[in-house]
Amino acid sequence: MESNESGVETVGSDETLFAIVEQLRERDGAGVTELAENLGLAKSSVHKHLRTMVDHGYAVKRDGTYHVGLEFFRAGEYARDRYDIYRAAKTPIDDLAAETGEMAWLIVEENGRAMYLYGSRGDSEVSVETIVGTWRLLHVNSGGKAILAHLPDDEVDRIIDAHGLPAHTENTVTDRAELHAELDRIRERGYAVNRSEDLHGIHAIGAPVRHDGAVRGALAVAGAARRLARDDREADLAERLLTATDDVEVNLAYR
Amino acid sequence: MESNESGVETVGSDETLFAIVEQLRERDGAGVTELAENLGLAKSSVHKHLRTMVDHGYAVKRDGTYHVGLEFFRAGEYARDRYDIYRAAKTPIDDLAAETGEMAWLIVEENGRAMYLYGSRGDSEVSVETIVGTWRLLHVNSGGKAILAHLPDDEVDRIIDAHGLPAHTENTVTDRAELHAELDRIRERGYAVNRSEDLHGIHAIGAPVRHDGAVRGALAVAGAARRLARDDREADLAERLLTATDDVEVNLAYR
DNA sequence: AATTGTGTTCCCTATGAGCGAATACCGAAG
DNA sequence: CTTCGGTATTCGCTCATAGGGAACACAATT
Repeated sequence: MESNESGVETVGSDETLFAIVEQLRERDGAGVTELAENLGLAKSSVHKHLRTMVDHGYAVKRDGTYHVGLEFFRAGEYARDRYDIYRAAKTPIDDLAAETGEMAWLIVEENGRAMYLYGSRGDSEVSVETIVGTWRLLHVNSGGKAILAHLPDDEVDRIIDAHGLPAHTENTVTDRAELHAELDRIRERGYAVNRSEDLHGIHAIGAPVRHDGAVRGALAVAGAARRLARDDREADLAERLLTATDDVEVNLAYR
Repeated sequence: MESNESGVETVGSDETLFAIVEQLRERDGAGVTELAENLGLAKSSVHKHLRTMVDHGYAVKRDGTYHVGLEFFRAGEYARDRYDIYRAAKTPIDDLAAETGEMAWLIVEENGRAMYLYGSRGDSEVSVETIVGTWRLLHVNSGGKAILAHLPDDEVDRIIDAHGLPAHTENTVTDRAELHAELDRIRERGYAVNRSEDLHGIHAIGAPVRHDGAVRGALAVAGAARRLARDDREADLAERLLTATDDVEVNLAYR
């Protein structure tokens, strides 16, 4: 009887499928034998899964090795485009990054985690592509905290129960009460601040995007800690960030 | 015994999973009952799949309905970024669209089908986002034909066997011999032409991108038939298109 | 309070997912 | 061109489990 960590039944074959995809990604393509060994499955089983995936475009066999297929890209584009905040935020984020020179991000929440849906580079050398499409825990992220601050209390607790408050640096908020206190402050102030709580040397400011009385996501500006730490810089960025979120909210309203 | 159309065994649960994803997309989110009815499955089965998907981020439950989850976006970004031609072609395509005013596309082949990996709007009103991430059959697409022209003959035949040569308009090449003849012409000429063979009123020119002696994809310029049909226009566009593919090949070489 | 629609849980049973072994393929080495 | 060592793929079997059905829980309407 296959079941997940919380003891509820799941579909084993689906888990296998996901594990294969994960492996294909980690190994940048792999063969049947390699996969079977690493997953502790029979080659025949792995093969059957792969064949099914290939049939549906979720995998490709390119010169001998299997790879993640572009059907994932199709589904992924759809999943992203479902968020009207994506369309609404694109231009404001590009503008924000251009005028501040810092990186600007769109963050949305799903199943208690944050994902970077879109980003703009500003003057930084970082390529946004490696970050867009990756998950973060909400409590280590300025945008994530901004979102948490505007979620119902019981949901916040459910999220903490599910994911915990693991430390990424010594600055990470790891205490539930402390986090709740900070969420209060964020609600008052209108934006959240992240001082190297996820990655050393990176500070960020995040503000929620709200529509129909619910948070739909957050915008964030991030950059080198030394630059952002200066008080006047923070105030200036916050100002511009909040203007940008206003723009997004307007775009959402007049979709 | 679950099996695909060609009689080879596949994993039934995977097929179910994919069918659920398809439904979620088509219906823009759906509930358990709705899905169960449409797929001819028990609610409990659908529910178990959905739970598994949610556990892994491949689905979300947002106010009562299930939706395609952003883990697909993560996997999709990865699948796209695997193609170094994507990085290599982005700027050339933007430039091509800017200087011609027509739509410019990057097309790659997977499992005998073409996918639009990237696009640039030019002066057109069409939003590229609805087209990026969608499949086309190779024979109805200028880029697809350019790719076919540089694939080994036996592979071309295998692709035709698998997908056929269905007509999309009265201009579509539906005859195998005729197609092979056209592929010869494309090889000589260096580029492929599509005269309303996929969609009425849309003409396009496509050229292959080659690297290490293999086709890695194709660039294409597409636009209103009336504009592109003029002889001098075609020659001019072809010239610029081929320059762009040269750029991409250079970018690939010096990755 | 009753009704009607959801989603979720429980438990059983037939089926097909996963297994292991046999086979086919495919280069590289002799 | 044959053999070998490594792949991928196919073939049947069998036991775990995917899927089914019914009971239950919950939420919204009336």
